[in-house]
Order: sequence, then structure tokens, then C-alpha cells
Amino acid sequence: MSLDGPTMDERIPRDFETLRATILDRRESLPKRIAQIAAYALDNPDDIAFGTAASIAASAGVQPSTLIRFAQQLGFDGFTSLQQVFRERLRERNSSYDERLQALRAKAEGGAGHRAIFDGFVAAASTSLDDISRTLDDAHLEDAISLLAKAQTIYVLAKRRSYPVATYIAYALGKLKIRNQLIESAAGLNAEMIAFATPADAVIAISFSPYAPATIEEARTISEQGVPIVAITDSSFSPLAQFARVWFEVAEADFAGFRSLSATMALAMALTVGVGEKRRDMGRKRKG
Amino acid sequence: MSLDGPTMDERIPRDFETLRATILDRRESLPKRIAQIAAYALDNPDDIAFGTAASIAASAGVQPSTLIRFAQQLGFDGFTSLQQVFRERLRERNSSYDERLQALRAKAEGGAGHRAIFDGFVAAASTSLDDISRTLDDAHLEDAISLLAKAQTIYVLAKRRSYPVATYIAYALGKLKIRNQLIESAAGLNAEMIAFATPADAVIAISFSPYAPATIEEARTISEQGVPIVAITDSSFSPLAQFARVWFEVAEADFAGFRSLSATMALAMALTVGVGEKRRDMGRKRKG
DNA sequence: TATGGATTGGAATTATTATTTCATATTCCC
DNA sequence: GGGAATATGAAATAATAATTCCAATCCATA
Repeated sequence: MSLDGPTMDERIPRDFETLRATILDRRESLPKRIAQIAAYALDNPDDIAFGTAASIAASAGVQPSTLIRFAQQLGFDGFTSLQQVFRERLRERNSSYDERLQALRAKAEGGAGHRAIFDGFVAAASTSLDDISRTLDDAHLEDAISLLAKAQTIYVLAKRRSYPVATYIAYALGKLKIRNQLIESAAGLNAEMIAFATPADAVIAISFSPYAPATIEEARTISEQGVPIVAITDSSFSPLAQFARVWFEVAEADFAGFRSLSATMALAMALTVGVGEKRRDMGRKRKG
Repeated sequence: MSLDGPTMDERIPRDFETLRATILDRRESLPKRIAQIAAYALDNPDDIAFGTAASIAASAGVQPSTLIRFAQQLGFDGFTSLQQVFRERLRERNSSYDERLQALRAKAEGGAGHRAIFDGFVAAASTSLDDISRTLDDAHLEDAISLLAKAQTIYVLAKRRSYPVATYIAYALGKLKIRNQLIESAAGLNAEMIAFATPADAVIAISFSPYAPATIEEARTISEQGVPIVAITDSSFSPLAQFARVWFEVAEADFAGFRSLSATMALAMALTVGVGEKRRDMGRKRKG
């Protein structure tokens, strides 16, 4: 009475991720040889995309007919339509990292419309991330996190272009329930705010060339009070570097006169969440 | 005497880059139809990798036999072996990009130290950028820029996690000498600020789930005043979307509970600089 | 351990696809 | 402008690959 078959309303997977999920889901209930080809398909998706039914079957150690049964069991009408999904997957994943960046840059430079601008910013952000993940020094990261984790209050100091990073740090520290103070210029009370900082506190200062004079001045003042500073800046000649206990050099790529913030943001978040984690560890040790 | 043919020592390109160079090199000396398919091949390498001789030929506007002649002229013995090169390219480039991100994610998940946290944020940012550059709709971008370029004042509305983006937009608009107003909560005068906005202005509103109620309320008020809104949000169900004239869906990857901002930042910068450019064009037309 | 149903292997068949061929058109050189 | 060499189009042919079919095997159940 019950008539199974392709006319049933079982949805046939159109994209690779759905297909993968479907296969994983049914894994247990599949016959031995079908399961064998299913495993092969998930392990060697490229082979499915490029091979012929015969070659794939041979590699997986089954008969071509089994491969077709596998496809049909998933709701496709044959191997060919199953293969389409595997090919689509390769198509959609765009070029290798380098090719991708090259393509973006080319589009950004050659292209006419506003899409080119967008591509330019994406390329700049990618380049910056690439760069920082290669150059970041693990030891500096550890040092900075230790230093900040010990602070009673973390002051965050940044102006102009770096200010968005500062606000994100303040937001994240707040969510992690870490006492912090964003030094903003709005009310003109910076000097007073800074005066409260003691050597038991710490500062995250962010400034890039051309360095906002106010940031540098405030960093000087605060370091003279004996408050340790973690600096994020763009060169070892940066005036910030000389006041800092630990400092990071972050090279952000720019486009259309605006530098990316992606690398700085990633570092800022790592510092923030790192401090949060360290604090939890310290709390546990003290109690335990 | 001179015996041309496949036995000559002309090297047949085995990898895509060599092939590309070879084609570019001979471009001038190729017959019309062969040149036509050569151009098509370099412009649509994916089609060559997956299509059939007939389908490719049709897309390129030539006969299948021409496609084969093209392959032979490059030293291959037929279309099939030429196609191999295009397939190999897809295979290789894919693994490199995937492996890259997977490696980062693996390090982030497996790694012990704080470096793992950092890698996690870099991976999240990369993924987000990757994603947005695939999904961003060019037409929406154009619409949004046109709309904003016409505005007398651009209001920027964002709270909490989105606030850093808003501050960067405000900074960039300021540098481009475009009149703008950041709607901040500090002084509690938001309602008064918003009341100044007219239909001749425009708003960039940014909010992600969980949507800050204040942002939604302010967006509603301002849209009821007839001020057009460009929204950046994370889902078509977002309450922001319903008030917006144009809206962008940006899916940011997250790590350790904090979402990346890299994709949103890239989009924000593209909008800002796009508006700056459009304004300059408009000014030139009016004068000329 | 017999029996029915599901699963599998392998060859036969059908379909699709690459390649070849040949007539026609175009180009280039004398 | 004429003729040879080259290039192109279109259909015929050859090759390759997908699919189907049926007999053999396996497995669970009575």
C-alpha cells in the first residue's frame, strides 16, 4: 500500500551543506555499500565533482550502479544531478585566498561603480587580517593580557580614527563585567578622569599616524602617574610606543584614504576576551 | 623540411597560470573565432571546468569544433585534456582557501593559550568578509548611496554593539565634509535631535539582534517624520527592515560570544565613501 | 533451516559527449 | 583579381559514460 519513491515529497538537497546534513542524518539506516559510497562522497567531495561514475565507483570500491542507487536514494534522479551539487559547491567557493584578494583588488581598481569601492574596503580588511595573523607576537599578547587582567580599572584611550575601537572595547569589557573607563573628549573632563588613574589600574591606548596630539599628551601624563600602558599603534617610532609597557604594531591597509580597522578590532577583541578569561582563572585559583 | 605538429618541443601548459600566460602571449596571432573562445576561457574559467564542449561552445558563440581546434593549437590533444587544467585549478585553489580558514578555526578551537582567542577573532572576521562580498547586492548599494547623497544631513543611529560602526561613519563623513549627526544617548537629548530631521535628510541605522529597543523606537519615530532610512541589520525579520527604504542583511560570524564587525565596517565605509564620490559627481554636473 | 525481501554485482543498453570529416567561406599573398 | 592556404560551420561518427536490468547473494524472520 505504502508506495515509497521519488514522487514522495522528500526534498532533494540543492546545496552541499543540506546534502551533507541529509547524508549524516541517514547514515545509520543506509545499506552497507551505499553507506560506503556515502562516506567516500563526504570525504572526497572533489572527486565526486570531477570524476565519472565509473572512476568514482572504482575509487570507493563499489559498482557504478551502487553510486546511482545512492543518488536515487537521496532523491536525485541519477548520478548526474547529484554531481551537480558537488560542482556547484566548488563554483561558489571563490578563489584561493591570494587569487581572491587579487580579484578583489583588480575589481576595486578597474571597476567603475560603487561596488568597486566596497570591494576595495573588503580587500583592505582581508589584507590587514592576513598581515596581523602573520606578525602578531604571542608573547606580547600574553604580557598585555596579564598586565590588563591585574588592573582594577581599565582605561581606554583613543581619538578620531581609533575611537570606534575604543568604544567596542568599552562595550565588550562592560559585557564581561570588567570595570573600565572610556576617556572621551565630549565633556572636556579628560584631565580630571585621568587624574583618578593609579598604578593599580591600566590603560589601553590606541593611536595611529597622524597621532592625535591629545592622545599622546594624555598617554604621557598617565604614564608619568605610573599607570602601565598597553599600546596599539602602527610603528615602532610611534610616540605611543615610548610610554607603553607593552605595545603592538598593527599595519592596516588603506583604501580611498581610509584605513581598515579590522586587524585592530581583532586584536582589541582578543585582548578583551583574553582578560576576561584570565580574570576567571585568577578568581578560580584564589578560591580553590 | 619543417615539420610542425605535436611532436615539436612546444611545452603544453600543465597549470592554469602557464596556460593563461601562453594564451595572453599568443592573443594577437590567433584567428578570430579561436581568439573569441580564448577570451571566453580566461573570463569564465569555471564554465570551462564544468561544461561540455557543446555547452561551452554555445556560450562562447562558436562551434564545438572550434573549441577543439583551440585546445589543439595550445598543444593539447583535445578539449578533454585542456579541460583537465581548468579542473585542476579549481581543485587546488579550493583546498588552499578552505585549509586556511580551517587551520585558523582549528587553532582557535584546539589551541590552549590566548593566541587561540586571537585566531578565533581573525577567523570570524575573515569569514564575515568572505560572506558579505558574496552576498552583497550591488543594486541595493547603488540605491542606498543615491538616497544618502541627496540628503542635507545624514543622521547616524546605532547603539551598543553597533555603536563603533556609527562613530566610524561619523568620523569618515566628517573628513569628507559631509554634514552628519551622530545620535548618541549620552546627553539624553535624542528625541530633540531626531525632531530636527526632515524628509530632505536621511538616516543610516544599524542594529543587530538583540535589537536595542531605543534604536528601533527612534527609527520608527524618524521614519514617521518621512525621513528615508538606510538600514544595516542581520535578518529580513529585523524590526529595522520594515522602516527602511533600503536595507542590507549582514551576517557576521561570532567568536566567544562577540560578533565580528568587519563586514559591517566594510559596508559602512563603502557607503560613506560612495556618498562622497556621488556628491562630487553631482556637484560637477551642476556646475558644468 | 526454509522463505521472502532487500541488496549487490556485472553485463547490456541507452544516452550523452568529444572528435573527425568535409564542404564552404575567408584571408593573404603574388 | 586569382589562387593557395587557412579558418570556419555543420553534420556524421566514434568514444565514453550513465543508466537499466536481471541474476546472484545476503539477511532477517518464521
